[in-house]
Amino acid sequence: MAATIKDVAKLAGVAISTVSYALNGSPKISDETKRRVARAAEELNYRPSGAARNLKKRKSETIGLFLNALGGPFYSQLIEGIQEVVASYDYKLIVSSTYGGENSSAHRVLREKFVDGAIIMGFDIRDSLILTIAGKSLPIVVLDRELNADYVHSVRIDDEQGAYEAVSHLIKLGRRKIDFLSGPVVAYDNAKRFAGYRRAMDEHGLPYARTIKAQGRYTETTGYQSMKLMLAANRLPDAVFAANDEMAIGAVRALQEANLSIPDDVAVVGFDNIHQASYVRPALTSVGHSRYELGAIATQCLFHSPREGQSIVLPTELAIRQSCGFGRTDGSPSANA
Amino acid sequence: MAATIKDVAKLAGVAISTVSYALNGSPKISDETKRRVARAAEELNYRPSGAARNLKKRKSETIGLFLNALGGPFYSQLIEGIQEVVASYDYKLIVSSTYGGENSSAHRVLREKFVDGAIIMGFDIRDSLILTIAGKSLPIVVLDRELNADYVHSVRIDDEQGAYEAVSHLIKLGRRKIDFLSGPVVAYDNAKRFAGYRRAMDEHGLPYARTIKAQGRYTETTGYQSMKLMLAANRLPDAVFAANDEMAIGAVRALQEANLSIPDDVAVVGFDNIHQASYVRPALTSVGHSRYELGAIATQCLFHSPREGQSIVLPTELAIRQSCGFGRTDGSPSANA
DNA sequence: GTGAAAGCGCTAACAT
DNA sequence: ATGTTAGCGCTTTCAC
Repeated sequence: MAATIKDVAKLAGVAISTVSYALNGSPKISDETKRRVARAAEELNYRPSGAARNLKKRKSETIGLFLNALGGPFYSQLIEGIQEVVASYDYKLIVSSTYGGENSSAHRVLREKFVDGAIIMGFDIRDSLILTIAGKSLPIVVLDRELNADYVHSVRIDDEQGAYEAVSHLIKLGRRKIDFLSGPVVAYDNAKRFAGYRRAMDEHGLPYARTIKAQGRYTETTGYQSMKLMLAANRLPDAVFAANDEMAIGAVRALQEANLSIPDDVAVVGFDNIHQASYVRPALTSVGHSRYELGAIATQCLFHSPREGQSIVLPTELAIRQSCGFGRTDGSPSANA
Repeated sequence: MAATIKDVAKLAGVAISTVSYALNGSPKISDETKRRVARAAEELNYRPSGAARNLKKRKSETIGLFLNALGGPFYSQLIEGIQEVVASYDYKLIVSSTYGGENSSAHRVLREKFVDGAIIMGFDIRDSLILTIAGKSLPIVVLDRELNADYVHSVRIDDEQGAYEAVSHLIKLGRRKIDFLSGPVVAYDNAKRFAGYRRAMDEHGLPYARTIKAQGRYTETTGYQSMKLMLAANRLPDAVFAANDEMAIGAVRALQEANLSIPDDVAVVGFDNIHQASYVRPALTSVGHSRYELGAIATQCLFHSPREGQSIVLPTELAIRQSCGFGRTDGSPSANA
């Protein structure tokens, strides 16, 4: 049986409350008593119970981050941004996966009020759940959708505009048959990126498939597969705009296997500008944004937490690299001449 | 104020205990009552308090995974392996970062007994802490070190043997001046990989630096930097064995920038065989192992949890690709002829 | 089948 | 400066 505050009190010969005060550094307790208590706690290898503490204080001092897939290259900086702010408020951060639907760890952690605030990026957490659990003691920030309600904030990057600029750039370079390599159709950001793609295409009167045929899961493998599918269908575009970088990288691989040159035959542009984008060959043009900022700002929302949910949209910036070429006819960078 | 079980009881016109039984599906409660309780809970938007539940049941039904840096490419599969097993026991999984020393989220979560089991991979959690907190109600598995005690298990991959085989392979291919690109010297796995490297070098009477000069942090950037340093020191090896793939990829970049050919001028071998290794150019030879298995086995240890800590070592397998060449003098694969 | 009541390990108001 | 005490919101034993 692990030692409780009671055991410590008995061993130190003081009252339970004295132990509590002493261990929490209250100035009301004399140094002498504090030492005695500390020694007793040490001797018993006493660890306070977080559960009891949370129950009593009615808060957990914990922020939860809920993602569908942990471990992607995308999340590293996002988490850093969150971590930094969470730590500055002297809170803890736990991350949990939304994978597995209703019974996922994320759902359970969320439902059981284990956290005092939640940052959600993962479409398997439905809007309806978010709306029912959000409240004064559990503000929520969503990063991958637009959702407005009391204590529900939305912080996101400008997917639509970013996609628009990327595709416009391809068009400016002379590309005409531009395909969209879709991520999950249920994903809000994917829809927005598709919308930006459509706006650019429409503006220039270019034809495109209005509906998404093949959808990927934002992974390199599904990007590869979707591209293979396109190639097998004998529809060779002169450019591909992928819903994210991982899918773009998968597409590049499929194109290279088909002995197509990038960017000469097909230009490829991704989204997110992950670290990898700059060192794959050819280096990938991508719509960039600061994931650190995204995380940091989202977390600030949580602690600030006014009742009226805000909606913040962060800008994107196109990182132009070799994969989209520098003009239609010759694929060589002019600076290389 | 959020509704508690008391509010539900009052609204449903039953006793608190009845609500508890009803909501937890006890067969002792009539269907009629269950319906009434469910309706009341629904109406009040009642969410049970995890803290109260944990306090009463003296367990959290949660497993914690503690890593120093979330989001690396390495962790994705590891987490899947863990997640799968955790879910099969109907437990939750939370992930927390060990970054930040004593005040990191990981430390606090561990100290406050928020989890019923812990999987630790991150050298910022000291052995001494692990030894004091481990116990019957908190078994621990460490993945990145050898540590034996009651309720402390160690599951790891055979770093030493894997490194030995990788370096032996390089030697077999005719490489002689093989440098070790070190990760953090405090990391146990790094030390083991260095040891395997030394064993292979010693066995063939090859000279090498006995001490680690430059150390990286297992990141692409630090691999790049260390390699730059080596090159600046005018010490051109004919092969580099990197402590992990990310560092190897960084080294490749540095070598390519110096206009050196891989593998003709310098062969490069990494460790971990991350997904990326197979599609960087040149494809990276790497010591592979199953991270999914690692995670799954570690988690099984937690639930099995006999007092005597076990020590499990998983095998590695060298994935041979272009970056190490196929012989010393010609760099072309024989199969290509 | 349902209710009353004890108590999990803490914190904090209040008393001394 | 220290002790007493009343809960926090649940689960579970026991009584009816």
